[in-house]
Amino acid sequence: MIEHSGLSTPIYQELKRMILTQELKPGEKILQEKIAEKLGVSRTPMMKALQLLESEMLVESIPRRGFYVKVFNVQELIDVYDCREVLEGMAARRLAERQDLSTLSKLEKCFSGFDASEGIDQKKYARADGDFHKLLIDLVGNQALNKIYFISNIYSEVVRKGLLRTPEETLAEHWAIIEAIRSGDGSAAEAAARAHIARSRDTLMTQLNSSGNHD
Amino acid sequence: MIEHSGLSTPIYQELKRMILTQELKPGEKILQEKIAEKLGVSRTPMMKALQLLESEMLVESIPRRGFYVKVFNVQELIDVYDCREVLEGMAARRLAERQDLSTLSKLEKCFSGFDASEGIDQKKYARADGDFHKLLIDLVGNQALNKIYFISNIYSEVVRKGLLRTPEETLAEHWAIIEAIRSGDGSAAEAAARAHIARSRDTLMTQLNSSGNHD
DNA sequence: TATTTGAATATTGTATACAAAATACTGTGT
DNA sequence: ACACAGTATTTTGTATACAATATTCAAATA
Repeated sequence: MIEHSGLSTPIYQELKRMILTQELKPGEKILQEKIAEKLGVSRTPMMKALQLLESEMLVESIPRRGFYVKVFNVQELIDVYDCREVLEGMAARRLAERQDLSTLSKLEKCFSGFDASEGIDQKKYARADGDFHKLLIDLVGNQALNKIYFISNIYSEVVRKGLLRTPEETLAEHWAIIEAIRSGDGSAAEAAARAHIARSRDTLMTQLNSSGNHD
Repeated sequence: MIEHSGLSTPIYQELKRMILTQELKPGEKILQEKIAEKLGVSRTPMMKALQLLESEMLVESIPRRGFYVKVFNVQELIDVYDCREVLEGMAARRLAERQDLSTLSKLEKCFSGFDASEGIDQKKYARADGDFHKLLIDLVGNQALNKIYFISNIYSEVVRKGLLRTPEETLAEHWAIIEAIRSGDGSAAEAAARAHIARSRDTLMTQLNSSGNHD
């Protein structure tokens, strides 16, 4: 039995974890009673959590039929990258215009432990990568931007499918974004952030086209 | 008593209407029992509707205290415009790349009834304006983009406060966006869309700064 | 054997019940 | 009159109950 100020929050977190780790598989129907029983709660807070997950595009609901773990196809992954490209571009621009030192130090800290000339631990780097992009958004302090950044949940899908570029390839791009922000040139910062995500998107497109993996 | 395949959908629509028309005023607490009784439903589907509205930033919930109609301050309005600028820019780019004739005709239809040399009906134009921007997003067919476009709900807030530019000022900009899309030049289309929204945002900033209206 | 029909079962959506927490009220003391 | 404590009322969050719909399974038919 989960204890908390509100039950739906921990239920939400647990369900999200189960989805991202594929304990609940894409396309799988979420049997409310079964999960609720496993977590020791009733369906009421469970539904609340499921609805929140639906608003974050991690599950889909079909009226009178139930909730299903969202399945992402190639086009949907690419569409999310299209949105991220311009949103993170805007974020980088705003941060560059601001010239805040603590912002810079926080962004730097994400990658200070990595050196392209040595080996880079994939798992650790993937986490740093995720943190960096999330931080870029958070630091702007734009509530609407934060709210809609849930679209990056799908990132884990990309990670799982091994569709990422290598750390050696992206580390320099990450530092280029940070340097552009430091320079105070908003347009340069936006361009750097956009170029980085556009390249990832293009990699995604070619990889999936060549492998013929269309779901 | 509302009848429908699911009760929460019409409840959601009715609540949204009440919020956008200020039948429920900004900052006002939403007394669940009272509204539920008025609509002839129980709190269960009502909560579902409220949660959906929360995910769309039209209401805010404070745990153990309830739901409140969201109050937008200047900075939040501007922040939404920041997001819209880049998102609609991206949308315009994609549409330009596509060169689809039916897309063009749909966009044109929004403003075909207006002539800057004659008088333009404010209400009618405001509706056409909203339709146009929504259409720009819809036509791209990007699910994530559609999902996050709820941020434009606060547009009505701007309308209510009379912070808009005149039709005479924006009609030409709207046609410029359409023409850029027709030309097939993605960068030009993106630039036109961004310039349009950036100008509206700047108008918003100066108006609110000068009037000293900071909430 | 494949298909259809219908009953049995399971699942959803809504209503109601109830405990815990927040709010409003009332009377007391200063 | 004002502040405060303690009680009553209201409101939320969760659990349970139940009707309506969807799904499953098995027997009957072609």
